[in-house]
Amino acid sequence: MGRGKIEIKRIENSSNRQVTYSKRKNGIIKKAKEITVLCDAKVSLIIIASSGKMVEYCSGPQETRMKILDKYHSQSGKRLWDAKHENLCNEVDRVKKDNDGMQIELRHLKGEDITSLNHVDLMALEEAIENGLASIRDRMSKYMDAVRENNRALEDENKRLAYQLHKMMKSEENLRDMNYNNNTQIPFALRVQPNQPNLHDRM
Amino acid sequence: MGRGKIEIKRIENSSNRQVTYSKRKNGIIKKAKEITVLCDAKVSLIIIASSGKMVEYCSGPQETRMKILDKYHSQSGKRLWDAKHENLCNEVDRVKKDNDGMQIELRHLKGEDITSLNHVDLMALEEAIENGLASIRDRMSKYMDAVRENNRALEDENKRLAYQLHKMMKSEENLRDMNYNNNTQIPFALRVQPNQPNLHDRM
DNA sequence: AACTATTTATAAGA
DNA sequence: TTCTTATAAATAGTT
Repeated sequence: MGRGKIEIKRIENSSNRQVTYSKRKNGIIKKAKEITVLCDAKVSLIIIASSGKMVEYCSGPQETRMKILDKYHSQSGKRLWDAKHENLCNEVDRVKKDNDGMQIELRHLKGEDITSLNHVDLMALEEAIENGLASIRDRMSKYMDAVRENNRALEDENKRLAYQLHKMMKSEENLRDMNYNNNTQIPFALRVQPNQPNLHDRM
Repeated sequence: MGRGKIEIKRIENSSNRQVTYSKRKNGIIKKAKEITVLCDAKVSLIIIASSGKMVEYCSGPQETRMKILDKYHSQSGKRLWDAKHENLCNEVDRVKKDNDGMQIELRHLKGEDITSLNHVDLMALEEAIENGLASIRDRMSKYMDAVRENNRALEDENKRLAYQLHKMMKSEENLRDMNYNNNTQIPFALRVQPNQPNLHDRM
């Protein structure tokens, strides 16, 4: 295709090679444009010179190249942008696994799906739940303290009343024994109302 | 370049277009191979027919295409696989958000980081924990019932003692008033020991 | 798919 | 690089 036929092998003369590159590069791009127009084809063409300089042709606007590469990707089965892409895929998988693990843990903490757990798992789970309930337990224990305090107050009251009753009985006996008496014991309040919070309001 | 010159515009005749496509496609690929060999160039070429069928040429082995596309990526500044890349990034972000949400929920269920929660959140959290703790709650509620029952027994006892004390005082007054009396009131047990379980053993 | 008249691409030279 | 031009290659229309 020129003054002389050439063999298709590397052109050793550097400047010849450069010139031929330039001419043929233009030729290919021209052909690419033509087939695009003539035949409704889509073309993605990237050429990089040995110098490193790149030229490219893409039929249609920018997004076309991506579509073309998508098609390449799906039809060739070869994965093109492996490095970045696969790393991301791996990250997605990893994070999804985390998700699944946490989902299961959440369900367990909520008492769901625990039938499949073995004894050790159940023990650990129970401990986790119990640890987690510290705050609620605190509230509960405060409530318990109140109840016990009230309980104690009632017991004390009980003892006091019993003691006073005992004293009363003694003085009654004295009265009966003497058949008359000058006992100067002072009267006391009959009814003691201990502090007792409403349990239901506190729950 | 043939029996007659043609205008570079879409070939309306479908079978002509198809034939021309086939011929030119081969021509371009041949040219691509030639420039690769002759000039040490790197070429990535993908052609997609209007039918959707794809052909491709890549100088060198598979990885070369990726290098070529990397070069395209860096030199053109156009970000090629951003759409996919970004989709994946978004998915990673989304799943990570899920993760964070679950992490927080887990911490909450474990009683951590609950100081920042508002009333409604706390109520919901409490309900979740309480639902999950059905068995523990059962134990707790049985214990609570026992305590309340004891409480009630003490109260009753208290009332009974107060009532009897009241009666004693009345009879004492009678004795004093009459300065002598024939009261036949019977004595009764002084000390009442209500049933009261050890709270600490039950906790 | 093969043929072939023509157009087109391009190698070599300037 | 670009222009020129002889010639190789590609290919449009035809069979």
